[in-house]
Amino acid sequence: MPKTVDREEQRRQIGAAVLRLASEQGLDEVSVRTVAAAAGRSPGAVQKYFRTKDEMLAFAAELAGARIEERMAAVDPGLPPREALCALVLTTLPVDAERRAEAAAQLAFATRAAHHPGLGAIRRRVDADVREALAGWLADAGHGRGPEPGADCLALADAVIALSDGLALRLLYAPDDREALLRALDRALDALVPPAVPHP
Amino acid sequence: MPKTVDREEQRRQIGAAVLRLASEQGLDEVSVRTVAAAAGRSPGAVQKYFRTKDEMLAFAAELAGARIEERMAAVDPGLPPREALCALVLTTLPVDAERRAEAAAQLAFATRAAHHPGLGAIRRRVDADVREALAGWLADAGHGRGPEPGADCLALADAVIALSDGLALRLLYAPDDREALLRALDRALDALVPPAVPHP
DNA sequence: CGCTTGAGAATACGACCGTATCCCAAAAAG
DNA sequence: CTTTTTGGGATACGGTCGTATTCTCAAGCG
Repeated sequence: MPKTVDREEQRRQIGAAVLRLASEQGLDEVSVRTVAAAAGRSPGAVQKYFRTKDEMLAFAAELAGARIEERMAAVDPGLPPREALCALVLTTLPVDAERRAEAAAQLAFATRAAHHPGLGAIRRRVDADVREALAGWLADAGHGRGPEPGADCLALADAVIALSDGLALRLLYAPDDREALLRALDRALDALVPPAVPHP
Repeated sequence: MPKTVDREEQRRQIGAAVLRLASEQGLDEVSVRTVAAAAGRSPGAVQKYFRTKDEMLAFAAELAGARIEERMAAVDPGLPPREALCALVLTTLPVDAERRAEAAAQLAFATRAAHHPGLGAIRRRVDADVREALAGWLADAGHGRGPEPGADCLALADAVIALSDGLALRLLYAPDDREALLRALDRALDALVPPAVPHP
């Protein structure tokens, strides 16, 4: 038997290079050749791990989704709901260089997903997970109004996700509006998740 | 003198073809050749009106921005604030085929703007106009809390814009979530712009 | 009418794309 | 050591890209 390597680890390294490139220069600059260069490999080596470019992009999209879920799970569950929610959104917002890269990659894949069924399916699955986790978490914290608190928490979760995505989008092309947009986030969270829990 | 045509009208027609193509197939499928075909022209004819592809995209981005402002100005000013705001957001959301095209083009340009200074500048200018109009409108309607109602209205406007953009993004790759996302919009607007005005 | 000038089409060129194929080095099994 | 199998590099091919250049044709003015 010849030498063998950890194929999954190699795929992850190449996928990371895809995300790095997509975040720094946009998804348009992602080609098999540029990815290979970014990963310190030859174009042929990349082809050994991904038979087609689409397969490579799908893998990278899954990787990006996994990173989001990781970050969501990493927020301190001991924080008060309002602060925890704010921290949660902040971990996904491009407020510094590191998060900017992550958010830019997410946006690039989301945009392409609008015209690419495969990427769309991956995105929808990740979104469903995040949405459910967020809604359950809001329900536990006692938010959710009206006759159906469960349904209201789902609507609330969708609103928070949309708010976060919209803020991320604008931060990416208008980083100078950072302070104003963070104020807007605070203001919106105050309105959506009032500090005083209705039924303590 | 030889025959002459309305150059600006020609540019607008080609720009419209760019937006149509970007909305239906994504900005990646926009090339000088495909745009020419979509506009019923030869590639050479397109070159007469836009010396470079970047110039063409910038023009299309301006056109898309102008369409947004047109739609904003077209909402009935006689509606109650809450309903008017909802109608305003709904005109930008991809809830049907026509609006889907517009929203997809907007998203495509916004995404590219994250890595393209020229498109970013156009986007920021359009955003500033929309933001200011929305904030002034909220202030007139009596919303805006705290010691500085003007600043609060700006934050509110930013939040509504972000919410709208985030909903549009998700609607584009998850059209089946339409009902849930419209409920989330209603819920968020209820919280952000309470029906009962604090200081009548 | 003939000339000039702009509209528009056709073509050319170099670069990069995704993918398929072939070749070589190295390491485990015999 | 030889054989065999796999990782990885190199190369080739058809296609599309953006752009520059050149051509044809018709319309208006002297």
